[in-house]
Amino acid sequence: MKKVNSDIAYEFIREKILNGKYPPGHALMTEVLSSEIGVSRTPVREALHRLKADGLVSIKAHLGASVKKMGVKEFREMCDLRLALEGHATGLAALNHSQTDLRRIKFALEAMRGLTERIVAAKSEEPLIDELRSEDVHFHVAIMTAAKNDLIKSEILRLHLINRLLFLPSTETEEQLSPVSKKDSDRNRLKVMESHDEIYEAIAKHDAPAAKRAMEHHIQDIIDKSLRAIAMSGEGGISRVLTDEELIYSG
Amino acid sequence: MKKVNSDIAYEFIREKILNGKYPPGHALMTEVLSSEIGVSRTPVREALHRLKADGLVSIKAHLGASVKKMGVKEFREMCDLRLALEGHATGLAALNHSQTDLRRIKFALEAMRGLTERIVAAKSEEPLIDELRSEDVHFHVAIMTAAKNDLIKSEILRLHLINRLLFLPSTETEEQLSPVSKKDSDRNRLKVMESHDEIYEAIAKHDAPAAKRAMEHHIQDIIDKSLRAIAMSGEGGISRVLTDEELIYSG
DNA sequence: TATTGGATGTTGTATTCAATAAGTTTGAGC
DNA sequence: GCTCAAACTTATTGAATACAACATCCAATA
Repeated sequence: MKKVNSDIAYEFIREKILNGKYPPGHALMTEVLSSEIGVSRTPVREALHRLKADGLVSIKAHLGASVKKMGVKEFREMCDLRLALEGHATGLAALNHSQTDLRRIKFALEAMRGLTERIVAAKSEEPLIDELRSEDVHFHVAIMTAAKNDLIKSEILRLHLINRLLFLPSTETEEQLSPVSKKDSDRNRLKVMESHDEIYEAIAKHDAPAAKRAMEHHIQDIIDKSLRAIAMSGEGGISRVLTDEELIYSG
Repeated sequence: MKKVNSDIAYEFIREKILNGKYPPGHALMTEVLSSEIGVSRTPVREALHRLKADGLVSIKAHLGASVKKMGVKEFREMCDLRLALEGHATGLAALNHSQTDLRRIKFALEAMRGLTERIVAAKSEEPLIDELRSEDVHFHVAIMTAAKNDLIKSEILRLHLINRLLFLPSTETEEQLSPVSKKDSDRNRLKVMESHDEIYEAIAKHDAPAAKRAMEHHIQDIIDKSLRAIAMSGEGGISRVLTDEELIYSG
């Protein structure tokens, strides 16, 4: 599969958005981007429209494109959608998973357990958090894969990328200082592990309703936490809130 | 909101696809379309990419675009997704609906009841079927609106449009002859009315779990019917199957 | 001060050019 | 004479550039 210029532009811009180089609200002008990327405006335009379809960019005719800024209403709606989809997919995973799928889920689960224990035991949490987040992603993706429905899986992944817009590593000088104490974070981490255990057990037992319930509960926790963070951080238009490693799919 | 050429091209092509003028698999060449629509290739290209994002068109680099042809696997996945979304949305509708929402739902419900009775009583079903289908759409859309989640609503509407690709009025000479007897169709119509009543009652009572269950059951019926039709009609790649008025959102 | 007119910059569109894929012809080898 | 392959032809997409339309800003003027 040969990569065309529009793909290059797409990946370039997408990367910058997800890295926070282009923060929410940042204007995306075709001329600037085209000279920066090294292709003409045409493929850049195409890339921007694809990103709009992904929900990462908003475009208004004659007014140009900008990185999507999510409002509180939109955020709540997205959370709700995610709850429904991921819950359903987990139910499917309980029914459809293969032994390989199950092993992969278990592997991510145990990796997270090890990391969590080490983090809780350690004074500083810094170096292991990225790994933990990464394994968290693995865990959830493994479940979505086990559900054996590519359409739902891709839809969920799309939502998580949009979600990520809200919890970007800060580009500005101020480093993201965690507002919660390590003790609180640790308690949360242990709670996450419990939820994951519960989800895994239900899937392993082919208990679809239980798996679904457990996942819905888990995600509701995450959503509650996000909404609290947003409420504290900014009112009205959400621009950026503090990172938090148990907000999954952020690594 | 001024309409730009790319919008014109988008609506033009979309319309033709949904009408069956461009059947699944039909090649969509930019040159041809641009001369037919009266705009240059550039906005046509853009329109095709938007339609790809909608799921109505598939594009391969250097090979061009064509109207989406859905495989059986993809169709099953879509049904599953729809079940999850529409079920969830109906639960939300039970919780969030306003009195106006409820009135609108009731109105569509009663319109359908009247039409159904007249169709069952009549010898021929022809003239009223389109109206019935239209009211069916109204009923479901009214519920999605009552759910108060625009994101989920638009997602569901998108799925229904894709779904419609499978149940297009035939473009070819052979008119879509209903393979089921009127008696069978009538029985089905009455069953649909029962399901709708059940859904409405649950929403009116603010009983979210019951509403959700009822809607899931209803949609599962529709899916089963679709799959049977597909199984009878064609194997492997689904190109076109017979129309059926209780396949909602088709009018 | 409010408004209108132009200056400027950016998007949207058309057109031209380049690259790719498929189809066709030509020709060498058997 | 037939087959297969390679080169050429053609059709169509992808990209670049040139041009037109629109929105915004600023200044001049009533």
